[in-house]
Amino acid sequence: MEMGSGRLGLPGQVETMREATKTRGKKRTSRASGAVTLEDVSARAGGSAITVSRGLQRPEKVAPATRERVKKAIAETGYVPNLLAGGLASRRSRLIAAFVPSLGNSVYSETVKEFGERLKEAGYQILLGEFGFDRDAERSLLEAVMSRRPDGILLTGIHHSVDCRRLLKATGIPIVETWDLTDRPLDIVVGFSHQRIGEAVADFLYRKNCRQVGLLTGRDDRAKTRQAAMTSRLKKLGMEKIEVVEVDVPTSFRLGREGMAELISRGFKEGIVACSSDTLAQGALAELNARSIQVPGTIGLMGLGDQDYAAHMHPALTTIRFDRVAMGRHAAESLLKRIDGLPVENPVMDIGFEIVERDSC
Amino acid sequence: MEMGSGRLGLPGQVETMREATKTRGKKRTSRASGAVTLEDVSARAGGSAITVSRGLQRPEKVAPATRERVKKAIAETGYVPNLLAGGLASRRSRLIAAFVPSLGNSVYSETVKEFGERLKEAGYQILLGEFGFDRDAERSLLEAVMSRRPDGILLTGIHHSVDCRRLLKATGIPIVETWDLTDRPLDIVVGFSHQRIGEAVADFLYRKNCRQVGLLTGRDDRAKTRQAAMTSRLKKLGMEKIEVVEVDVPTSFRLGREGMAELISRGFKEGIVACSSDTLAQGALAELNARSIQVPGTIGLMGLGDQDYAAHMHPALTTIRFDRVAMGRHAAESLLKRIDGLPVENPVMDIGFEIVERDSC
DNA sequence: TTTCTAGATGTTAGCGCTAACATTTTGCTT
DNA sequence: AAGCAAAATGTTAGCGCTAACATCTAGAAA
Repeated sequence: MEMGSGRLGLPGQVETMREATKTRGKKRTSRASGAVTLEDVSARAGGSAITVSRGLQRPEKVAPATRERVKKAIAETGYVPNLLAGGLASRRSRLIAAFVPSLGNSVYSETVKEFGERLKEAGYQILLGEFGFDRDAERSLLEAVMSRRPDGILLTGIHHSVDCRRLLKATGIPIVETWDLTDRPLDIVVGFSHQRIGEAVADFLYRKNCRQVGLLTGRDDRAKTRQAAMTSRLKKLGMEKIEVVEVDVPTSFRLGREGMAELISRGFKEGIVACSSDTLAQGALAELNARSIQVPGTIGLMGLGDQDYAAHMHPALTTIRFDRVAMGRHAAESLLKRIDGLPVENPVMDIGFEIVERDSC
Repeated sequence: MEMGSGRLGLPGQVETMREATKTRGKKRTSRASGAVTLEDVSARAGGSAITVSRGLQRPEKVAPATRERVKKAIAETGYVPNLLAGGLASRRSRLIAAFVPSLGNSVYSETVKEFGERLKEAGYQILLGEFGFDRDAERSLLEAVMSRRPDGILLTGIHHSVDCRRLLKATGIPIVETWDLTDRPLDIVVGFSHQRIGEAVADFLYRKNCRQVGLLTGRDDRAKTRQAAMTSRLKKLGMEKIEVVEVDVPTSFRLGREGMAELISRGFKEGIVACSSDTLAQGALAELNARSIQVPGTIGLMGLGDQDYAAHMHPALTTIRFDRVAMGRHAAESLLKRIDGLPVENPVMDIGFEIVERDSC
């Protein structure tokens, strides 16, 4: 019998079920949404609502035969659980909020994607928010998200407004911070050290013995940390000729191209330009190509992120790799442990990084 | 008095309020979450819960003085509404589900971003799902999303499994389909004609009088529509030398480079290669650069999407532009009208497209 | 003054689900 | 056959909010 299969139950289309329900349970009031409820399913399966609920949430608590009847009744009625009600009753929304600086920047989405997939397996859904580059919007976004009562939160970065820190700490919701490292995380942090990246880049450039160092960098907290570490290290090594061009975030191809032009207009002729993202490096390369400047012959290029295209560029891009997928995986695993009340062995996790030397410098 | 400011109210930190509550309303049971509720706020503001609710949802229904008291009490208690409860009671979740083929593909995120911003202004939040390229995952994702009882749905594309179509239609939830066009939308459609793009590209290539046509295309529905329209039109125009390379979706730089190599290995020497995305064209360009093949001199290139970098590539990419932001805006506006029960004057909206001729062919 | 009305506020009863406890059934032992 | 623990199922009472209706208040009109 194919009735209302796959529907949330529009009024008038589940009439026989409705009749059945009237004889048991309380009757429908004007406030009901008209959708198929647990009550409807249990009427059909011949049991009580809680049994159906258990059949769905903890099948092991229900006899196999009952489980089958419930499954059948659900399929026949086209029941789709109402997680607003379920979340309210159980105080578990099965929702995890994830904040990224910019959607559509694939560098962040890889981490979130992995994170989301892990959590999906555990029965959670991701509520995505754009967050991090605009301090002003954070508070209102955070409140909007908190009103959904997420069971956990993923943040990109460790720098948050005082306001947000307080709200976050007060809630007691498990939190993972990512993409950076700190001794004093809000809760858990999975990331890598931008300080050490800056130093490593300085050492790398020093070893390369390049004439001049260019830095094409975004104006965000993490880039600034790297910039400071790199310039200070370079100075310590005796390399003083550093030309810095800052661009807005999120970084883009266009900004990379314009930034490279700016660098050249400031007299940058020979050396290596370190870019704060692979996208920026891609744009910079276009500018160099347009000017017929040899890469890496005259000017070398370095990116950050080792995005999927970096290895395939011409010349292949030297860049810094960190395992964004592993970061997402660890973030998910730690958060799940915290949610389940299990101990998190390592609340500060460094996933490290490596310089991937290719052909661009 | 600064009490629990900005917190959802951890037990023991809102003690005075808790006491106040006990004397009115019902007392806390073991099931309560411990968070500040409307009850707590109303106790402090000196009114009933419904008044606070109204102060928040329909401020115009409340006297200005009361409004102020409510506002103050909310700030003092750090109340954050519970939309699980609110949504359950009002049967409005204030959640809009948006499905995109791939997160992190900026071509889709621009539309969704604009869509989300419009809806945020109207008090909605976006629940994002990855959807569209993997038919098998659609049903379960859709069910997971439906269980949050979204007030509206945005879909990318018009091709959905029979299963999903049925589920979607049955719910009666307002739906916008985007990125394509059809006479028979599920509800509302805002997009452009891939058929006509294919034809326009064919005409363009014919006018260019190129020796040979290459097609580097993703294996998705929309790309296939364009491909069919283009090849059929080209044949009608008497151009039979068409070399087609299909790649997986989502398209990428790497696939573009590999696809170009494949095209060349199949004997493609001179002509124009139309790519089914700007990303693919970028990768193709890298391959041509690596082989020192002149662009557009020997081989010309054409993209699709006019992404932000297209105009800044070297050579600047000839591509097809459609207003992705406008698409998002229209989608949001139409959906809001439908949600509010207002008439949608144009349920099938064509945002058009144009070929942007630059330097790459 | 009374009467009426609109506006402001309050009361009641759920929304659909699940925690917590209560009861019944089952399968086993003695 | 009785007794008992474990498994299965059921009952009750909310979760925190808002729709719908009820009541109250202030100010205008008669």
